Amino acid sequence: MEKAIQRRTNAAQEKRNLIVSAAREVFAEVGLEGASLRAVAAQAGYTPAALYFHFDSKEALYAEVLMQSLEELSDCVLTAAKSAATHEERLFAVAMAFFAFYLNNPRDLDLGFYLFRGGMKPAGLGKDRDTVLNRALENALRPIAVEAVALGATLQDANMLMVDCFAHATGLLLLLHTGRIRMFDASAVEQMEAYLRDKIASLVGE
Amino acid sequence: MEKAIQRRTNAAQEKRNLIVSAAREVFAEVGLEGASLRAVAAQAGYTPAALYFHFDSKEALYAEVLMQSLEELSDCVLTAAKSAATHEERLFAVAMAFFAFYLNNPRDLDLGFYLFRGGMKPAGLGKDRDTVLNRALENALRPIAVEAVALGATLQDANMLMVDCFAHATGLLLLLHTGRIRMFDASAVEQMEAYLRDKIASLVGE
Amino acid sequence: MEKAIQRRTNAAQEKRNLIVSAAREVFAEVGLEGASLRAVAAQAGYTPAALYFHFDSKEALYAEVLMQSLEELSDCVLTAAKSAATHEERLFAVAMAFFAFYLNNPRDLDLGFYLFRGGMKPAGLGKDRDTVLNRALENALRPIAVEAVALGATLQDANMLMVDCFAHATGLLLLLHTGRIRMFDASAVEQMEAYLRDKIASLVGE
Amino acid sequence: MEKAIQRRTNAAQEKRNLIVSAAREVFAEVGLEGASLRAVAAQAGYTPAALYFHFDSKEALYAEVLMQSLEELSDCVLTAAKSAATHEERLFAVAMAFFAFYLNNPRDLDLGFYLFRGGMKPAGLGKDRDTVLNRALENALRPIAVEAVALGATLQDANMLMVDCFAHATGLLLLLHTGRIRMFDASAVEQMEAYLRDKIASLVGE
DNA sequence: TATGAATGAGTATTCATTCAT
DNA sequence: TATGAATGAATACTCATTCAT
Repeated sequence: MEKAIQRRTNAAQEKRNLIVSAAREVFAEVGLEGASLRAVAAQAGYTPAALYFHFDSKEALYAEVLMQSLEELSDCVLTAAKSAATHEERLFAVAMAFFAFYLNNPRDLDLGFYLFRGGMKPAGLGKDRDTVLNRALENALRPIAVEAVALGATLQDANMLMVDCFAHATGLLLLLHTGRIRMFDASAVEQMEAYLRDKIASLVGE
Repeated sequence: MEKAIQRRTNAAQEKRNLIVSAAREVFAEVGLEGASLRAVAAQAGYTPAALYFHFDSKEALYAEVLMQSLEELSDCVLTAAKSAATHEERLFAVAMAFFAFYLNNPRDLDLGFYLFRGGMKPAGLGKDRDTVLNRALENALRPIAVEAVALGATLQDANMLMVDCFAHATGLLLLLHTGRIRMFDASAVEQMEAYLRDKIASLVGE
Repeated sequence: MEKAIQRRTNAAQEKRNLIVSAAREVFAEVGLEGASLRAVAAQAGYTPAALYFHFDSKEALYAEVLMQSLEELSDCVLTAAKSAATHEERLFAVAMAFFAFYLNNPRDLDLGFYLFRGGMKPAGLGKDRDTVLNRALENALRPIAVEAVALGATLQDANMLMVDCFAHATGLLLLLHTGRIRMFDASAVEQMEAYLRDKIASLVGE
Repeated sequence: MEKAIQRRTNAAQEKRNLIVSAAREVFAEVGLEGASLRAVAAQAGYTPAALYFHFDSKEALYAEVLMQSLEELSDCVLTAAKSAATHEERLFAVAMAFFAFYLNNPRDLDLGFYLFRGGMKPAGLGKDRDTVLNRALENALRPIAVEAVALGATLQDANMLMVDCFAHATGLLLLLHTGRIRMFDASAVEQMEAYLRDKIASLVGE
């Protein structure tokens, strides 16, 4: 009996995932603003109406897409943390993993900003979902602060470092995606790495 | 004859400006995505159709808005440059002026990213306009590099610094506007100032 | 065997009733036009699809709701008939009971008109059901004619009186529900009572 | 100059009328609830979007339809008033004109009740329009009261008579349109006439 | 008997744009 | 230079209904 329910639930979840994947593909192709429910439905092989069985609204679907994206991001970051030996290396690896994720998945960055901002109809996404998304984002970023503390930073400084990394990475990616960074003949990756090395150096301090 | 043309051109330019101003107001109120040609036209006291006499398309109008915004930004930066005595102070002032401009005009940042990215229908804005906008942006940022060079940086390092400042400011502003920065209990302005002081110190450095 | 069938039938009937009740509640809350099968199903604790096991279509369900409503109406009228001593009083009581029922259950009146009219998809409700509903309505109204005959009216006059009462009550209720009656500063109940007293007086009269 | 404006205004008004006529036709064919903007637009030879140039919303269009209907009704009633010599005849003629109008234009009655009730999205139609419609309806009904007063009724009685006539006519028409009146083998027109003769007799009365 | 999933047709409305005047 | 009128495509979303399970 339980098994039957479980099976059904799994099937439902699979279909949700299928739709979410379709949405990501559509986002990647036409961008967030250009993406319509119709397009997502078509990509998923569904009728627009069918999506409403799985998601309450367009925004709910988008939120789910973001949620999965954040989870993937978190995985990337955690994996990176494991692959490094020293705290210094770990801090570097972790921040670069964050950076690399959005380097490889540019539309996910758009999505995050779209959803985290006023793009949503009902004042954000409803508090519950907003809270959940916030937490997911925090999960992905916290390792940076953790490593900073391990390297001797105060909690406050660690927090500031985390924000700085977030901001810097985000800024570089934005420049990159909008084609602005070429303008200045600079490489985003190198620039990010240089930024991090600097930060770490001044943290560990000579 | 020339005068007549001149007069006509001036009148035309005034009307363009009027429309551009209306557009900025509308953007400030409802944001970029929420803004429609109709709304802009209404704000300017025109019929939607009338705008097409002054601008080829919605995107062309938006580009003009961005152009004016970049010119204003440039003015702010140049003014800041004049108000400081030493190169160190000037570098700081100039970068903070850039930051402050977008802090006070959040929608202008949106507009920039919208236009510099894929938001445009016909593959960007056409090369001409894109080039013009690029140059305007460069104008606003170059003072940063200029001061860095004056402080002894190589051309390449100065360029990187400029990009870094751009990226960092942009990143912080994005975090701020999307409400993410509160999440980490940090102040965008202080964070930007700290970032700059660090950079300048290591430039002038030991 | 018969018992088994009987039991099954009873259970089925109970469920039908449950759904019908749910439908009446929904109608009372959001009105006829605003009511959807989904809403009714939800109110009844069912899936929309489940209703199709109990009713052939939305219209069939509505017809059943109307049927129950008419039966209730009939009960009210008959009860009123019993509570009065003379034929005069009885005629008055019976007609006012009809009026009062729809005064207290406005949506039931809507439903009646909706179903009795072109609201139905397949040309009414099918003859059978239409006949059944007609008979139920007749049952509720006949006491008026019966009392009129008892007071000396010809069959034809009694019939006309019945129709008149029906029409007048209906008209007043419509005015009341649409808010038109306030416009004329009149009370629906008093107006109905006055109408009836007049009619009865002229029937018993000179 | 004024003439030009006038001409333009007239042209616009003609188109509005064309659309309103189309709407009435559609209503007559498929009823109020079944009528969609698309259908009205198609009937008028327009694109749905085009209607929005002439009317703010579907409801606004419907309100206009009702307005025109009420004006026509008013004309009918006033014409009838002129065609009769005595006050008695006039009262009769006026009330029957009201009745006859809706006898011949059944859908107009539907429309009235739809719009005067909660069928409208934004809480009625907005107070302004509601007031205007109310006044139009009053205009059409007032002659009944006027004649009653001329026949010696108090203001209050005249008002009640007016409401009674309205209600009775409305009730009979509803019965007629829903097919209920045949059920009782009665003629709506005769019934209305008889009702009026009674009322007038008791007004002039012994 | 009931459900979850899906459909297809339908809804009002908005948008950037065009064109005759 | 500007308008009024019109278009066609797009939007998210709802509905009654069906069907395999």
